[in-house]
Amino acid sequence: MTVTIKDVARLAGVSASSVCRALANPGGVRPDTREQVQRAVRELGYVPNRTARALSTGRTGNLGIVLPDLANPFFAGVVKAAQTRARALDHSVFLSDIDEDPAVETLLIRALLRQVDGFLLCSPRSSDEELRALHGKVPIVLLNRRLTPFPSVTLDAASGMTQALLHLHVLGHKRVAYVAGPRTSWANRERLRGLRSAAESRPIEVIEVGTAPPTVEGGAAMADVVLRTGVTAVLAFNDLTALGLLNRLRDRNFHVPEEISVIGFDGILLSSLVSPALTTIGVDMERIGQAGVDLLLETMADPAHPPAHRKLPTQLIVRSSTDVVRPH
Amino acid sequence: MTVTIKDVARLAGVSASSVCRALANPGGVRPDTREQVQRAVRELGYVPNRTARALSTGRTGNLGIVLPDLANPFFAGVVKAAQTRARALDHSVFLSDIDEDPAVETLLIRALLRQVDGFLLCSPRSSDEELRALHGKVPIVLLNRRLTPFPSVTLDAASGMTQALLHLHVLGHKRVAYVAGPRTSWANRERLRGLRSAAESRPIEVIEVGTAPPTVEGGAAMADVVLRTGVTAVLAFNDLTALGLLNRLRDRNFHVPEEISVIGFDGILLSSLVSPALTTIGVDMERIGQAGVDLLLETMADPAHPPAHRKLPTQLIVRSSTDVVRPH
DNA sequence: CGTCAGTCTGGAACCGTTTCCGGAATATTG
DNA sequence: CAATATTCCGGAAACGGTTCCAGACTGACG
Repeated sequence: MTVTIKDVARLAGVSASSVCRALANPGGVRPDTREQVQRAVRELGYVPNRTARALSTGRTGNLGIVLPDLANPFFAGVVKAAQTRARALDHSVFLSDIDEDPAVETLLIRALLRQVDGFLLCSPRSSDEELRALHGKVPIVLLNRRLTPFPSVTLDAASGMTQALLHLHVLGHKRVAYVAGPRTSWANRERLRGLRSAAESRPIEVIEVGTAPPTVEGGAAMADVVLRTGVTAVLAFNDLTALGLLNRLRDRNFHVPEEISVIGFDGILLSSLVSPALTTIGVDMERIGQAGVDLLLETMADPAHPPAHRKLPTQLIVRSSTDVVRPH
Repeated sequence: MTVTIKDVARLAGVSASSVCRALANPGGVRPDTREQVQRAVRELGYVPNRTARALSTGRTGNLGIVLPDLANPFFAGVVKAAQTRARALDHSVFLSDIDEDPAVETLLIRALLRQVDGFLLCSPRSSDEELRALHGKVPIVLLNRRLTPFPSVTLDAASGMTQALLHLHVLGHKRVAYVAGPRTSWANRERLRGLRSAAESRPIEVIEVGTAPPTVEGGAAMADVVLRTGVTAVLAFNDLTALGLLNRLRDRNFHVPEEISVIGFDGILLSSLVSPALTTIGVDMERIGQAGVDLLLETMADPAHPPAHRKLPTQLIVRSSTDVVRPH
């Protein structure tokens, strides 16, 4: 039924170990046996069984990617890039969508533990302790979260927020709201922190508004709260939230950007398609996914190596959802 | 380092085979040994090595999902649902994004062949022959493609197209364009067929317009071609394409829906957020992913069983991108 | 109490590959 | 040509489970 290394060995007239060597390091066998083996491999269409190899070597050639919500185009983009990169480096990818539920996160990880060589955790929602408990068991790279002793890929939220606030400042805004993301999100805290510190040196007041699931619905639900604060501009945790705001504001007959400016975060494709097109703090999802995989593979190659960190730039993309403050 | 079945066996004072039995079918061992084993398992935190199990049983507990483009929210939605369903049924998921490249599709499949118990192929781009060559090697369920002898989950495109055309008919449209998707897409052919057959019984002419990558850019690129045809309405292969059209038409100062009506396909969230909100033929992505996994698991359980087919309904969602024809 | 059926258990083989080890064959050197 | 160094190969063990098989034990029954 399925062709194994022994079939190849028999056909090539050599032993299984020679077949193995011929394939693993072709220099380790005589040219003629290598030729024999290769011919047999071709003839039988032999493909090594990676499961068996994994058992024997302890390396699976698989990566695990865990993320909060694949329906968020940001994560979809990151995963796509990561998967592509992983394949280029001859690795396959296990995908786990935890649906924003911190509880299943560590469970999922433990379930996949022995089936992967390492994990890429995208915006993990677990507590510091839970994550740390995993350290040493398996190589892990954190995306969108910084936590000793893990390597990580993060975004320069402070820079993005500074750019955004400068933009708003120039437009004359004095009071801005921040619609927060999940409490368990490190990126959320980081963005708020960046925003606050950017506001310190300017005559701008930042008002934090509740916490919303980082989705369109979540953003929509916060629109009324934002309006009640009387701010002239609002920054959202991410684009999805901003889009929800945009929509609900329109329903309320509030005009963006004339009456209120809106700024998102991520720069998903979608944000350029709505109208008014969303001003947002853009990031390079492709680079994030790619950097994550690269870092992970480095960590796997040398787990003892001190954890590396990559902080990727953010870039304010000014579109049509922000404008000067007008008296009314 | 890592705790194996032998460690459990030693601690429990039984043999490895008993541990195995105690875990696999608890009824097969005496209550007190079962208790011993369970205690040892808990104490050591033993988790069976699925790789080893796979080698021994031939079943991996993994599913492979292959799709053309994760950046398309339709596929992201389907994968999310499929992954969730798979986990509920105690299976993990390998993800492969082929980036719309038919060539890598079968390669990827073959690479994962022995690491999964079955494949869910979403809108596969390979030829009938290539796919058929895989039959018998591994259980496969096709999504968005019907091809003997595979089980499949498809959409009732004909119904959706009929609903759409009826809608346009009522609005007075006589000439409509169809912006095609990839040539290799079965769904594309099916949608066009459905559209044509729906048009037959009505005084409506359907003009097929080139083929575009099923993306926003692809749709945008086709806008001018559509305009040159002088149609009053255009149906796009999918929402992304429709969104691209919408955008480019706006750039050209063409008003939707006053001057031209636009209809999409899929009903991705995004389509409701743009303005004008897109009229589209909606599908239940969650159900698609779930049905796909269910079908696949049934097929895996009994490969000899005649292939099952699920044709899921489509539902026209009328929003603001369609309106009556106006003379000008 | 002996026999038998039935239950439970441990040992061993096996899944497909890798890797270590020792020996055979070949090449190198004096 | 003998002695030694080197290359190449096959056998066997190992990875961590599962499953078959045969034997030990239990209880029931005559």
